[in-house]
Amino acid sequence: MAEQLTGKSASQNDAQRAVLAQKLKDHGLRTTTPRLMLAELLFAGGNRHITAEALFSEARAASLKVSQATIYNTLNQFCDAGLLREVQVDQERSYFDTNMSDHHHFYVEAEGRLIDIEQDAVALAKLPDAPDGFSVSGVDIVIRLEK
Amino acid sequence: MAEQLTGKSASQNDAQRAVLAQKLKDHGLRTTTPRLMLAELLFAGGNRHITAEALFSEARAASLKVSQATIYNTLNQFCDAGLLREVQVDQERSYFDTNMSDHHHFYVEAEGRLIDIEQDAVALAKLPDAPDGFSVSGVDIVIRLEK
DNA sequence: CGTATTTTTTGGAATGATTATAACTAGCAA
DNA sequence: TTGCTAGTTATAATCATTCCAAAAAATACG
Repeated sequence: MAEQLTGKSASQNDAQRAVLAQKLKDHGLRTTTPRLMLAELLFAGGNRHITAEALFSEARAASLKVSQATIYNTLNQFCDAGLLREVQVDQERSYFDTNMSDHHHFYVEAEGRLIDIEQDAVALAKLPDAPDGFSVSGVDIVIRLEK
Repeated sequence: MAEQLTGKSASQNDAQRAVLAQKLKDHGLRTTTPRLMLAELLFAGGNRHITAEALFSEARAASLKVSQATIYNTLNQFCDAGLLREVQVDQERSYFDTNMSDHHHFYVEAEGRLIDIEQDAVALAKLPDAPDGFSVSGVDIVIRLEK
């Protein structure tokens, strides 16, 4: 059934899973079935932005039986491990971004949709210095969009 | 007692309240005691960033008896009326900013503290165009700080 | 001025995302 | 395999925020 969903052969899936399993290991995470399947949903098809709820739906749609708790645990673990980052755009729910490169976002509030802005599409000619005693841990730019 | 807290005379308070009452009216809000008192806490001492919980504490500390529901209602009404803006920096809780000018923020996550960055301290040399069919409704820059 | 009408405020219940808990299960090293 | 540790699960708990229905305060009207 996984093949039917992704249009991939069994061996392609195996190869992909081996890659993902290695990715998990490289980031200090044991390879478990839920983690591997969720990694597949998250990382197999290019960069994406997803909420816990949406990932849970996808998992169920793919007949993967994981609890909500596992969805949350896994997303948090992946974040801690540096496989995901959380994007702060909406008070309601968290968005997780599989694109770990330095970049920014458009946010279509009406649709709850995030769109990547690659780093080189933005040029910051001037930024203030961090106040004394602090250092910059990140710069987030969100451009809000409406119709 | 309000005089003792603020170091202002009764007449100064009256004058200030009249200004705030007018401000509420100008933004289409009726002048009620809770709104006026909260406006005083919010707007009487320069720009500030505050959470609903913190405002509730301040209100109680100033022996103003308002319910939490009123705190939330008022903050939302003030936002809708253009007296406040909500700043998106933390999934946990909402921050409200009394500074309505175009500006950005430092965020000290460890302390839950926001610091204004005035507009002219940042220069965006290049910004991407909004995708087709959309227009930009806001640009938020958050610089995260750590020790 | 009172009285009717509309807004506000309120306490408490409800909601919804997320986290904690405690029992059960799966990875993995020996 | 065995035993130990880490991971998963269902469920309960938490916490910020919103909803609700009733009481109180503002404003409009006669």
